Amino acid sequence: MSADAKTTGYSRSTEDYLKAIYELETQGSPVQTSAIAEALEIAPPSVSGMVKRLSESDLVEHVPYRGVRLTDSGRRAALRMVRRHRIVETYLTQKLGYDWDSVHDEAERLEHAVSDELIERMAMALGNPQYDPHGAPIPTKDGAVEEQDLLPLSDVPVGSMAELRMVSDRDPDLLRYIASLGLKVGVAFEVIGRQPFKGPVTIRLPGTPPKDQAIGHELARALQCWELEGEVG
Amino acid sequence: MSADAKTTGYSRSTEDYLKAIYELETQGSPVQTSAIAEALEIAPPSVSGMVKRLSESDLVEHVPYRGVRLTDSGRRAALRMVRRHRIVETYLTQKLGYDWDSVHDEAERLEHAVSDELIERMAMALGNPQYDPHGAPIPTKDGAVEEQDLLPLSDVPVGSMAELRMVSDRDPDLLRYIASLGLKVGVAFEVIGRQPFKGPVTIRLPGTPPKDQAIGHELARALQCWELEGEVG
DNA sequence: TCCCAGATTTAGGCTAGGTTAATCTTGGGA
DNA sequence: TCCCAAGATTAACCTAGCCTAAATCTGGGA
Repeated sequence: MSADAKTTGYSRSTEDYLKAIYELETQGSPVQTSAIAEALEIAPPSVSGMVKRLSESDLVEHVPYRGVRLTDSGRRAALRMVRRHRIVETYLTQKLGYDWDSVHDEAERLEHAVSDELIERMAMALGNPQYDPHGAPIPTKDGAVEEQDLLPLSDVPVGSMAELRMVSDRDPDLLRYIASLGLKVGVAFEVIGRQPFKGPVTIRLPGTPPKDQAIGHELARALQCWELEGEVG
Repeated sequence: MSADAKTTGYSRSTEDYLKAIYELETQGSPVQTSAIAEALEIAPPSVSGMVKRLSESDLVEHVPYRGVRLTDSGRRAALRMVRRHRIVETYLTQKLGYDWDSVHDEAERLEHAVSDELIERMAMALGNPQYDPHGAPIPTKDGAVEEQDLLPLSDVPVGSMAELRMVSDRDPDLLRYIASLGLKVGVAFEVIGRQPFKGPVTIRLPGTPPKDQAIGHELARALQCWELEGEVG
């Protein structure tokens, strides 16, 4: 016997690996050992060891020296964690007054401790939301996630209107900064310029008067947007 | 480095031991190894091992072959866990529609995962309650617990009025059964009889018409009551 | 007082999950 | 084609917590 109180049947560590691999797969599959190591802040050999255990449990497929891919059951388990994380974040912001920049760490711990029942009760109390406070889609109970067709602000063509749809929840400072600009999920703006050589993007935020704001390239890459129909003169 | 995400600085297992020892101390101190082993469903030698670690961390004082006592810092940590547990139970019943018989296990996991901040937000949202759903007093943030002067129903004199004040949260079946009798914390009743040789206690519950109910000795010992002033003819 | 039953501790082992140091693989550039 | 740097794996080791079996302490009754 071992480890943690189980709410999914997997150890806390296993849950962390699966979620990390799931998230890394959206940026390319198979997922490399080093990518997992970096995401979880763990030494690469530790990842090799865990990957072996995960693949013995049929949660991932491992091709030595190449990387891992989630199996169906691995993906199911990962999506369960993602759902938990996003519902907890939404609950904390909507019902307990947390700011969007401070929910991540709390959710990171709670996602391992809550039961399915509690998650469904939270979801119910929230009216079964589709997106978390950072705009990320919440997987359904049976593991369906909406595919979003988003463009980083850094790639939105100059002259078009766009709406901020999603930001990573990982960096509180970044989130606080974005909020301080008046940017949050759902806000529309016009892209009025972009400097070459990874220069800043300039956007025009609505208001009276409208406010122009320069946004560094790094940050612009983190802001996932919808390009809106109908350009602006 | 090791183990669990920390919200108190102690491992999950350490938190469990401290809380168990705290609760056992209310029934007599020092607390024996075997009592801890039974409470945590762990083999006695494992407890010996952990007790050594706890006393090296100055959380308990251990007298070999005699038992352990919490130190001040051990008691502080234990009370923090008790506060967490009871606030979580209260929150789940009041805000998420849980029944009093189903909150224990959920709280048992969550108490290790919530931050102090979340607990204080929950307490705030509840209006800083003094008692949990089973009538147990909630320690304050700085570790003060109300001393309650209660009598098990099995010891309440025949002929007096009493009010149910507290029931252990551990046995869901017991809690469901009590509720099915119309008994919950705060309900007053008259003790109208008690059979010798660990026989049942009979109580008269208010209502129209009043309902008499026989309660087995074991159960009666688990129901902590206030004896009310003013006897009944 | 002595002895034994029951409680406790020690000894020895196991697993999960982490570490560092050393050894392989792999693929891209000369 | 060859070689080497980067990335992955293996080897060896550590700790927390658990286990069972064996040894040891303690206290109550004859």
